[in-house]
Amino acid sequence: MKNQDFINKLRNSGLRPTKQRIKICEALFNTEKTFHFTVNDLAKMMQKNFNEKISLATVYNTLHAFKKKGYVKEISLGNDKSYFDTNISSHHHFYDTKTNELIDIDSSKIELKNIPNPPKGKSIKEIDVVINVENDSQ
Amino acid sequence: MKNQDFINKLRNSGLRPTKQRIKICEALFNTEKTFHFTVNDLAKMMQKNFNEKISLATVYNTLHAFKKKGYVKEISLGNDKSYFDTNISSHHHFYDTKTNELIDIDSSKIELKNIPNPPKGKSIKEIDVVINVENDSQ
DNA sequence: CTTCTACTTTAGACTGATTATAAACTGATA
DNA sequence: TATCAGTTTATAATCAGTCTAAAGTAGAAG
Repeated sequence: MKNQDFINKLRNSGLRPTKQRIKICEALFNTEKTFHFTVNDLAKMMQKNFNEKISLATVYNTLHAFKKKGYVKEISLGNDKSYFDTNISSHHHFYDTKTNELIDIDSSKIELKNIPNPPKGKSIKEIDVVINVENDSQ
Repeated sequence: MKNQDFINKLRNSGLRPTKQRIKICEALFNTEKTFHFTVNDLAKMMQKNFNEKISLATVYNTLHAFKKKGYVKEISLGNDKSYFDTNISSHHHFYDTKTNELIDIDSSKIELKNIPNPPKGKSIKEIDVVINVENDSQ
């Protein structure tokens, strides 16, 4: 994908294609594989690999905007900070509770049967399966 | 359960039965139903319902000790604060992302099939299923 | 090409949950 | 009853995330 594609993508979704947003698009979507990251990871990556100092507030703003547009997903873990994922397909995770390592599991790999009805008046938005793992004790 | 039972329970697991820990046991385990709470919830509950002002730091210490002993569970949600659960049986949750309401789902209700093998060298510790729900739009 | 305006970015202040600290306290044991 | 390691406590410190108000910028209009 080229810069112009990102510019169009941003414009089409009502986000002004600013220098910062375009650079973040490059960092997130010009990769072969999808990946997980924290806000801090991304801010540091922008500075180191893209030579672009972007304010933390802007990184937060941009990620939340991208999340709302469905360009990234946010992952909930038993951790103080939140993780983002450029893999936006429906999928689950292995999570190493000791190292905080995250590994995708394709949603087709796990079959969920007998999902109970949601409480009255509520409807299901998404189902997250987190398989907590740990290194075998040596 | 009486106080003496809690004292024994604590002593048997290597925790000194202090006044604060015994009171917290009463609050958590002398109930008909299991329930969910935050650290703040518990601190306030201790003061109001048990007339016992317990320092926040102690509430944190005690809950972490109880968690390590398996007397409570901690629940991971996409939320800044963490939730505890006196239901220590293996189970899952409905989670209302708007109201932060949590509802238990017995683990027998959901069938998980084809759980993939964990990454090499790691083993599965626990599987958490969170069904995110939202109020139907009116 | 300039002007204008609404949308963005930014540094830094702020918040709220959690953890660390260091002094005072207390249960268990001799 | 004296001792001491384990606990509690108030408070300071930390850290992710949000807010704010000022400065910057994209895009439309002239």
